[in-house]
Amino acid sequence: MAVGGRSATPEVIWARPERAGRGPRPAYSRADIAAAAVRIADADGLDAVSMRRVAAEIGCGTMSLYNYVPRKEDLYELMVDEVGGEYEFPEHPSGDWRADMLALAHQTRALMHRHPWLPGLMSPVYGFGPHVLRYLEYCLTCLDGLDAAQGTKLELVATVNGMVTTYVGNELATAERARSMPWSPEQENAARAAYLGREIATGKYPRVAQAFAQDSGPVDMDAVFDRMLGRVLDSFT
Amino acid sequence: MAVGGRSATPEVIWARPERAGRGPRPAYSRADIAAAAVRIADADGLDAVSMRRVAAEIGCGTMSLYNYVPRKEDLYELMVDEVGGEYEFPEHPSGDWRADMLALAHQTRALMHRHPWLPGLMSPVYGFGPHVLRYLEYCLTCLDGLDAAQGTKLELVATVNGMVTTYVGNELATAERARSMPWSPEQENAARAAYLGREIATGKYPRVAQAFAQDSGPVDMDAVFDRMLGRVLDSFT
DNA sequence: GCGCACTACGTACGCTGTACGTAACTAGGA
DNA sequence: TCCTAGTTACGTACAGCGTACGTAGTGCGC
Repeated sequence: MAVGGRSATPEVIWARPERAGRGPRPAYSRADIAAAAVRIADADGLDAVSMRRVAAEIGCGTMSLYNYVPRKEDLYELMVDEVGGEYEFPEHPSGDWRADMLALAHQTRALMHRHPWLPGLMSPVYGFGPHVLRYLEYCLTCLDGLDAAQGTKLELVATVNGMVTTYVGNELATAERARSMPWSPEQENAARAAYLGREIATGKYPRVAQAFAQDSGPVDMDAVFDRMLGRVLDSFT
Repeated sequence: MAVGGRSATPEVIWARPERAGRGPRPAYSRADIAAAAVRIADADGLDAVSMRRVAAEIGCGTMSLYNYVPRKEDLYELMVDEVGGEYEFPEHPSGDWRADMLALAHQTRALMHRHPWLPGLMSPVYGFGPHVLRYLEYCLTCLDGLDAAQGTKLELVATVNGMVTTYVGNELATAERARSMPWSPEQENAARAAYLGREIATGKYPRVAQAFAQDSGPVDMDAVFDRMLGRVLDSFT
């Protein structure tokens, strides 16, 4: 009858027991595998995370990995949850939910700067691993002080996380994009700016021209981040 | 020496002339190629969009496509801009920027429902093709009535688009995810809900439990969309 | 202690993006 | 007008991917 119990019904990886009843003791833990994948992605980008490469990193045959991770997508879920373990929560929320959520968003941004592939996995993956659940529980604890329906609180968390993901994703896009390209992010940006300048000079887009003309000088990304986030949070007050 | 002028310096696809001075007249237009890729993605998902498949769709050899599209990523830029041409702008903005931006967001959402792969391309692609520039120009025209700095207007557009992308991306995630899976989105959702229920029952996440318990009954996605969007827009008033 | 579910892993298939070489073609400069 | 350089077209080939499948070997539950 062949192979292990790879089911044809949808499975959530977190629902699988790490250790099955029968058979030899698994040689690696889920955390080992996740950590290996994260290490590879941090070092060489998300594209470098292949089943073969991860298997080699933890030191087993390629197909053995499928005993732990039935599909590649599940590996992504493991990775997201793994770095979710890097959040540091204070013993108790401060009581000021706005400040607490802002601090959490700063942690998220820092996390994404440490793991630049993370924004790219936030959309396709929407798993609820243990770390993610822990994070969500803490968020809701912070929001105990907010007088709103449960649904609204979830909306708040989702909105803030969406905004942070989008923002940091854009922040990192050029750099991540250029990772496997033969040119630097600066060259890339220069080429795009040159094209945009030429296009704007045609006069077909006067307002775009005006908007980008005024936009000279370096932007303080931290300030912009706080301002946008502040607006979003205020909208829930 | 060989091959055509594939440069090692970064190039923006839009900066390439469709017709080069020398050589035979190109057999296909950029729009032909973009339309073919969009057709494939609509029919069989984004993963089905391969250089081979697109080439076959327009009826040329695989490698001929590289004369038009130097990298696969550029194909994605073409696709995004192509569907950007589906926006329908009124002759003049109404004068109520809030209403206009809301209407635009509704168009974006409809666009993404028509082309479910679009949210997945919004983060990696940040090109400024002709249709996108046209869209941006119209956005800024709507915001003529808003008393704010140019930078703030760009922030508004970016924030709204980010929110819409995130929201619709989540809306479509399950369906798109299940496209190449052997089970239905309903089965997938059921499996995830079952796992989540089991996890919540452990009592380790009381607030998550409470939030999801209260969340019974079907959600009106349109209403949630409008409410979240309204909040974001209000935050710029 | 038997049997079966599990782990481990090699091989193989069909697919991907794309480097490169070659042949046909055409517009610009002489 | 002809020449030639740059372009289009396209087949071949390579390295890599996810993963189906078959085959051993291992150790828990009955």
